[in-house]
Amino acid sequence: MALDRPRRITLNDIARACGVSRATVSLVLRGSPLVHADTRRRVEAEMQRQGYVYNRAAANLRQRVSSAVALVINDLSNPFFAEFAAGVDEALGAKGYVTLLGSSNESPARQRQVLGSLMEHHPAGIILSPAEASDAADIELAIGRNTPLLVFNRQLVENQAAGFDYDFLGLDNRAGARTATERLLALGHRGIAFYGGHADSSSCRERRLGYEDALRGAGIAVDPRWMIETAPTRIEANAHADALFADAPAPTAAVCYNDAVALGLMLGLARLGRHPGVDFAVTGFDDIPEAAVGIPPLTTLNADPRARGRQAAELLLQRTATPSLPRRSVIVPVLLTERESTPHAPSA
Amino acid sequence: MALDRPRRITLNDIARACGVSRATVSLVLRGSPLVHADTRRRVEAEMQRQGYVYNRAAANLRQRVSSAVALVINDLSNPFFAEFAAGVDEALGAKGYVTLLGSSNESPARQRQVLGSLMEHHPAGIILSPAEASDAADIELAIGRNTPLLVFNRQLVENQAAGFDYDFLGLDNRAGARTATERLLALGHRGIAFYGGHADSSSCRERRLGYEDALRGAGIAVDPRWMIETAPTRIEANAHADALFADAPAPTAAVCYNDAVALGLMLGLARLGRHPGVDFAVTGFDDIPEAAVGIPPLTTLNADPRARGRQAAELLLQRTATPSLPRRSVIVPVLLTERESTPHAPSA
DNA sequence: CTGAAAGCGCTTACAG
DNA sequence: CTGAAAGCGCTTACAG
Repeated sequence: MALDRPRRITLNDIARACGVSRATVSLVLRGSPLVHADTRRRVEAEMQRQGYVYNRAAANLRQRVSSAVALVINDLSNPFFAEFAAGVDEALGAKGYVTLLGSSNESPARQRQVLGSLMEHHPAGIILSPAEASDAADIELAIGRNTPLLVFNRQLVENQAAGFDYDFLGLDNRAGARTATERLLALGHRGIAFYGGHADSSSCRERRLGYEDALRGAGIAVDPRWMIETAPTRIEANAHADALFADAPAPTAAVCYNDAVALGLMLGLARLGRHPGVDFAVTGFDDIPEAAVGIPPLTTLNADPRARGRQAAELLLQRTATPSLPRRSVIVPVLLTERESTPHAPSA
Repeated sequence: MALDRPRRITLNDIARACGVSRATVSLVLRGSPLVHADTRRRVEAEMQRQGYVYNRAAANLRQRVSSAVALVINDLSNPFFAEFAAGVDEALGAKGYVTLLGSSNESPARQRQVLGSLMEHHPAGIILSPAEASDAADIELAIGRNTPLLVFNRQLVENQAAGFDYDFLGLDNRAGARTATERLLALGHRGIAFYGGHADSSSCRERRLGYEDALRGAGIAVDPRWMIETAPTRIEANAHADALFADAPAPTAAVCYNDAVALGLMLGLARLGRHPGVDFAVTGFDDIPEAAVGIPPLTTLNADPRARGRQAAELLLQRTATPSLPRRSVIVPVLLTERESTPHAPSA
């Protein structure tokens, strides 16, 4: 690892210089009222003078606590997750915790490795935004059962009914997609596709269910040819736009898996001579910053990822404080933000 | 902080169970050839059985080393910095280091506080992508002179000629902006604006210089009315597009401070009835993922932030290994990636 | 209000 | 090849 640098100033140095014991200095550090005001002042001045820096790792070792939380993110280049990470870090920092970052780049193998390495720092807990198709048993093997875990956004695949316990924070995908679809129905659309995402991911499955709920509620049959699968990225969504028009009656609207997909689809539509926001309606999911400044601005479901990050940190810290808490699954409602990408149906 | 959970398995537990000493187990852990193959096997099996997890913090304390590097980022919601962070984490992880994340949200006050808190974990080094207008003396106060520092992307403001030493990794802003401007000149443009960014940031200043270099090289006077300042965000850039057309002869091209600004400007141009890529040329800086799928795809300068992240980690680790290294300033060339946003000048 | 001693979980010489 | 002892920088009872 690293070579050692000039010897650090320790409690001993301060104690010796002030002619008091280490214990006294330690009490000063933690603001104990037991120590005399004069002594406190002398000690504090000496720390200042010598440039003393507290060694929290040593304190944690002695106290058998941890002031670190591990945060493992599947895809930092997606602003939704980057914002989430920023929110987690903000809330943890406010509570005196430090964030140990790890990124899996959507690879379960890398995720396992990253978790293993972070575990050696004995974090007080783990916040995991899992790679696609992460297996619960796999995660358990990496982190054991004694470190509190909060899973964000995607359900883990549970093959073995283990006693592996963790909290979950996710979005109300089903209700969100249903709301978006219902709005399109109210605007007169009858040909509505569900566009993008991997059908085997839990969030995509749930959003598709919400879409189907709404269609069925309006007495419209679900047409599997209008359920189009793509990787959940802008580029892939752009590339497959023509799949919407492969069959005779073309849809006039698409509920998209997420904003990245919706923005990509809008580009693809333009390429095909369609005009999203004029003769075609598109909705997204997430409300990333680009959604508001897209062409046209995108109607989408707001999940406020930064707030979700803060919430994830809260939930995890509650559990570290009370390990006996029953397992929780918090599903956050998402709100429809209407912008110009959803015109009335052409015929209406 | 956190409460303690069920007692952890330690080296002692393994040693006792195997009937060997702690030292022997420690040697096994670090793969020493001194220990007998049979003993090694027995010890390893026992660790597996008991679910032993190495406590790196304890080892680091004893060895007086650190296996953590602090990474402080000004703006995680900008994909350029998020990618940079991912690159740093990737390279540090590969070398056995863990990343301590902090985010300043462009606030120097928050940055100081975050640095102070991270210092208590005695990182082996710090990688700082500073908040705008960060003061070198301020940073020095927060981290002292014994922890290696690598500053990324923006120069620190140096008021006092301190002996405060740090490495720097940045982009060749001047040459990059010059290249972009020269390309526009070659395409026949004569009315070329410099659009966006805060003029008091070092990167903006340097990019403006490159723009001026190119104009002067072509015998064109720099018109201060065509140097337009905006916050470096998509939204602000969008909002101020009309500033380009406030005076009589309008430019036919704009060299933008960065991609976010360029993408925002293109939206603003569309709003004003202009057609970027047809009757107006726009260049960006950074080549964020959206640049390639913009409308039209954006000509820009590629800085490969993920690779810069890996490079930053390398540079920092070199310094932790050899503190006596002279101060380094690495300026990375950026390459022009030409796409459809830069048509010939209308008249040409 | 302050000090002497023990201990958190490791590693490091030093013997054998 | 293995063990006993000391120590990294803190905190925690326990005396006084």
